[in-house]
Amino acid sequence: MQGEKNMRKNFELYKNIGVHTITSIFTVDKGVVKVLLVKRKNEPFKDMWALVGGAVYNNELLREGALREIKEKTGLEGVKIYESGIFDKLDRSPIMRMIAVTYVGIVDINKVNVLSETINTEDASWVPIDKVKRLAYDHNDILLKALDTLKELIVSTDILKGLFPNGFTIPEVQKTYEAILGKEFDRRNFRKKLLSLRLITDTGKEILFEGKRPAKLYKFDKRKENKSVF
Amino acid sequence: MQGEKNMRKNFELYKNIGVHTITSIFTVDKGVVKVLLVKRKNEPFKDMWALVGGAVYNNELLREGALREIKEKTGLEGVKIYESGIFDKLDRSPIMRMIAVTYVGIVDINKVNVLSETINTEDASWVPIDKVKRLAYDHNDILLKALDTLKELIVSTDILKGLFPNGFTIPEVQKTYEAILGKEFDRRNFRKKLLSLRLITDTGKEILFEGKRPAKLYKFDKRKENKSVF
DNA sequence: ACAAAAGTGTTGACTTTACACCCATGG
DNA sequence: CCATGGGTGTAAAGTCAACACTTTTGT
Repeated sequence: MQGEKNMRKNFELYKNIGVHTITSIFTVDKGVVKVLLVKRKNEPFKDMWALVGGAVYNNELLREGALREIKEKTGLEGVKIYESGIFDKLDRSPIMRMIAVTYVGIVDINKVNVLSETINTEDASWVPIDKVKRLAYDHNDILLKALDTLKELIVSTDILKGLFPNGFTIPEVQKTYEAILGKEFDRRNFRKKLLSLRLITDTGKEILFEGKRPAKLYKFDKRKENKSVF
Repeated sequence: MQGEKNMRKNFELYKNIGVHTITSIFTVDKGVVKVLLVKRKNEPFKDMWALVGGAVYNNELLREGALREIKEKTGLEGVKIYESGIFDKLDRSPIMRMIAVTYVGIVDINKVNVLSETINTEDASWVPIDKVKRLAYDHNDILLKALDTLKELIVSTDILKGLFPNGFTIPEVQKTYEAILGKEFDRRNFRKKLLSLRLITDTGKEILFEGKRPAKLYKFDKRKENKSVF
């Protein structure tokens, strides 16, 4: 039948593309930006380090699939993820045409415990971004794009709230900005700018961060708005 | 065989997602932002208006697929397109799970000739964005997102060059900005800002745009940079 | 008492906004 | 000659950038 023949032709032309999600999960640890990598147990790219991800199920949203993969491969739950890009080169995967929808996540390393082995991975590690070697697939490209996305995200206060859920000191926030954006800020102007957003309040408490003198502890106001820091 | 069974299971779980591209092609015509819609000839959504798009071939990049669909359904070639988003709701298409990768394009309406009928479409029309009715699929949502993307894009001079390849007057550019961003600018300040970018030069020519007094015709300098207008 | 980081205020440079008048053309 | 939109300059306000000294704690 003509219709059936067309269907088959269409199937060959159109419907043989796999979709997976890849998430770059970042943390900032004492002024160093690190990304969470997992070591693959299976082919392809067996024994290589890779970003966290995997195929999307037919009946789940992309974001759901990304979160499920994160949980399966690292044990992390409740990571806040943001869309980063799409990778669609024809030869990305040696197995079949795969399109990657990529995400960026950021977590507080102190609040989080990563599984070192799962059904698909035999190790997991927080790697400083300037120490990342050759990764599986095109994950090095994905990571570069993710870093760009992270730079854009960090200037919106929304992601800051996720990074410092329990309060923060201003020098601590400044170090995070400097690490991610790769440039330094004047201490006085940074403080002024952050306070001028009127999104954070002094808790009255103090905490030791890096210096000898304790720093003031701030927290986000309840009412949430999404202002741009720079 | 266990392997084969797993493959089949995986196929059912994973590999039954279609990928298509949807492009919102905009123009600005005398201060009115319009989007190019086509009328569908076939099911699903037969006889409804829709954005331009269709399934991606297995062996082409997403961007290539988007440009091919644009050509097939409107006759337009060489449209400059920019990534806008991803739409992945499970019930987007009544036929099968489809993921849409969406693009934004912008063209000079005077330089362009749109086919009114093609193999898949029976009509095409530039519709002012506030006159757009119910579209096929989730194209209304895609269009809203595309307008957001357009607002972000318009402040980079890159897209400006595409819109005014053959020179422009400053009031004309200002009208375009006002139409897309939905707000007005002071005439003197707008001119000052645009000139301060040092990307455009006075051609010495004049042209009638809207006013009674002829406006100066400007063009982009050869050396191209990508500066932000606001 | 000193080293190390935290906290604070002022000034000048720059950018943005507000605003009023004259000019060239068509009718 | 008048109505319409185009072209120009200046001053005030606001934002950003540069910069030095004092405070608190640990050793």
